[in-house]
Amino acid sequence: MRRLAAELDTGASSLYVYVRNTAELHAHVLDDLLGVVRLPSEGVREPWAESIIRILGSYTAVLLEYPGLARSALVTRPSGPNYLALVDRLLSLLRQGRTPDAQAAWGIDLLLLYATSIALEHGTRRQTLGDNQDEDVLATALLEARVGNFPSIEALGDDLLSGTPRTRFAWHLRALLTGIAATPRHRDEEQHQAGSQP
Amino acid sequence: MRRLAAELDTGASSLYVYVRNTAELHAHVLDDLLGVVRLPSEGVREPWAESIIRILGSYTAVLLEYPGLARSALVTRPSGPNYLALVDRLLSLLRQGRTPDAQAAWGIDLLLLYATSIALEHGTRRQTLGDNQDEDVLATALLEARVGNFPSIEALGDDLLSGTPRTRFAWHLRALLTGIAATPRHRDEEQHQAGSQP
DNA sequence: ACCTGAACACCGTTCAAGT
DNA sequence: ACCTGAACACCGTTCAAGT
Repeated sequence: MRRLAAELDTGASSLYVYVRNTAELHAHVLDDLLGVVRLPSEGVREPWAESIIRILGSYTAVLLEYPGLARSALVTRPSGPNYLALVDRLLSLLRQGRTPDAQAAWGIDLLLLYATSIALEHGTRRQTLGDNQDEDVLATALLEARVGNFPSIEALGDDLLSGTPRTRFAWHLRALLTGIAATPRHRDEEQHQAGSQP
Repeated sequence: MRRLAAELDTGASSLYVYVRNTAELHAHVLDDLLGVVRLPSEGVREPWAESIIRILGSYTAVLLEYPGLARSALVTRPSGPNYLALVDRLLSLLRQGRTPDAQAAWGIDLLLLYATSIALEHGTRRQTLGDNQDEDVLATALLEARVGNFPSIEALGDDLLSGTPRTRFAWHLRALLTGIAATPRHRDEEQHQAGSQP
């Protein structure tokens, strides 16, 4: 707020005429930025799953530059036109892939939550750390775990640290899509509005 | 920092003798709290997938009460003994379910990222909002979207808002487990250390 | 070695006062 | 209606000074 106000050569308090709080400001900015997430590949003939991965990759790329927005998006789901267009496009791609509607509806949540979280994770990490020794901490912890009481960690070994963030991201999304498509809902999950208690 | 220091009847600066910064403090507190996440169901004979869901449910419940810790856990992966024990237990359950090692290794990431994010999302939502009108905002946005240019959202309708957080959580985890078990890695994903660029 | 107080450099939000 | 300044109530972190 204060930084934006300074940029606008005014006091922070003036902004509260246009916006109720920081969350609302973030929502507006984010929806604006999402205009860049180009939905189509209209002309391109690629498998629907590839389109989803491409779109979510681009969504993640936007949030990666503004971890603060990713944080807001995680807590308060955006609801601007560009966000809705994104959701709509993803839903249509899932349906195109013959994912049952009920699963597509809940699957969207999973996909966007994943993309947002990954952006928040890597974005703030980039923002704070010197980019390096963070991963090292976990790496050494895992190494030490190998001489410890953690047989499965020991057994998996380097698999746990393998891959680049990019390849991990792609595999994660493919796993999500597979799971969404293949996991039917139970009878007792069908009903009602979502409440507030998780 | 300041609050903890006050609780300890000292100045905030004194804490920096024991801890390098807030992140490090959070890591310690979290690992301590994770002692409560009872890993076993040792005696219980339940399917491995049920055990995983139960354990992650309990992990989420802990973080739900301290969204600040969830935030830290998302950005800086914990590496204390209790966290490692949790990871080890999850890995062993995945392997028990005959999930190939390479997939289990990357699947763990997905599972813990999901559990942490959901806790961060609902935890901070609970902490800030009056718990109610938040969901309403999205709900009305979706309603309005129905008379708009979002055919897939329109088609899905109430499916998008159906279910309780609990049933959604359970379905999400089952979808994750299905996806992890059923999604092989590509040949070009196998190699190397994880870098820092996503 | 450990602790302290004070200071630095920030936040978001409110509110009485101005135009 | 819109803007302003000042204030309130916070943060995390550093650092010279004490014991």
